[in-house]
Amino acid sequence: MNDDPRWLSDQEQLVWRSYIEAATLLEDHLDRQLQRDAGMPHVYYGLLVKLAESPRRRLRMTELARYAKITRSRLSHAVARLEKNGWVRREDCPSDKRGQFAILTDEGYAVLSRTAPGHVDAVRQAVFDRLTPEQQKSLGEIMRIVAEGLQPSEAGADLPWLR
Amino acid sequence: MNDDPRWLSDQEQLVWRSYIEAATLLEDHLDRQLQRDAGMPHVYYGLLVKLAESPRRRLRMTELARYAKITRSRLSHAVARLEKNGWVRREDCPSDKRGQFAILTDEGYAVLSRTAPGHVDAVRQAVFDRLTPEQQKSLGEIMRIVAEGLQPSEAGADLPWLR
DNA sequence: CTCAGTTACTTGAACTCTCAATCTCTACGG
DNA sequence: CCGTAGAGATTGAGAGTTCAAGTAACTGAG
Repeated sequence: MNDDPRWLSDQEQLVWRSYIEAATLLEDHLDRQLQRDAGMPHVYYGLLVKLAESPRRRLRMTELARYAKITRSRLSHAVARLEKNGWVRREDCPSDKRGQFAILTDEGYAVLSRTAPGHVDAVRQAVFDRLTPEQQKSLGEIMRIVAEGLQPSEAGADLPWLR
Repeated sequence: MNDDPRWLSDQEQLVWRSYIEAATLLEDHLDRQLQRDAGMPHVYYGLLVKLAESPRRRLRMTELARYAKITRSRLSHAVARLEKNGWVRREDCPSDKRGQFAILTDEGYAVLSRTAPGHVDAVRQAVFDRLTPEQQKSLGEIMRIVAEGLQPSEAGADLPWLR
């Protein structure tokens, strides 16, 4: 609808460049760290964490996908892999025969406790140890805003017809 | 060396969670946007941009990899694909027979000019339009710090034996 | 000059992710 | 009840990424 593209200002370009670079390097760094120390990529680790935090260490597939911000398809493949490792198992949902629970096994929990300290350290060294408390706070606010704007379907998506 | 893991505080956990969520959603969003409108993932688009900005629209493979913060291997595969699309071509480096230039073709440049406005819009809508000028500035500073900390080998990496 | 070490880049296989089906089951208006 | 729209989850194929290994060419100490 808008003919004339609003380019990024020089300022904005620098910000965007820094973001892309940091995000790329960081994800890469954590992927390697976890692949080396825990035998799985960062996303998979995140799945185990979500399960560990959940009541009875279990979550419906769709819910887990929503929390982790990934597609159900991706989750299916991921859980299949984690199941092969013995870190997660599936169980049918009694109340909905279509449903499946992903459940963190004891072995999965063990991997997590064994590798969590190292991972936290990596995150600290890469991010928190380098930022002032104000910057940390600011980062949280900023990323929360961005995340909210990209949420697939807002809960109270009011008046969508107004944009 | 440190026995006692320094966990993230509740504050820090929230920040980290927001970061992961936003970064995941954002990369996903831009990947889809570019796959749909330009027929390539976000990283590949970034490669074309780097080339477009370079003198004579060309860059040595290693340099391109360094700018884009990806491995040479990944770049090799990526350029192979972009070559198939006719958006990039390779040329031998005369002064170093091991070397290769990746060169943006006219067709590649055309794709870029055709799709850049839409991409900029997507970035604006997802990020810049939602942040105050102070937040934008802050984001830039924060990400620059993080990126610098993860750079494979610092130029003046002084006294690495002291950590 | 020479050859051991390094740099530039590529390759193939294993793994992960995406996208478009597909399948089963639930919900519900008629 | 029946029929069907939609939800929950999986699958397979194709695309992308990683890791380890490989080739070829440069570099420099001796």
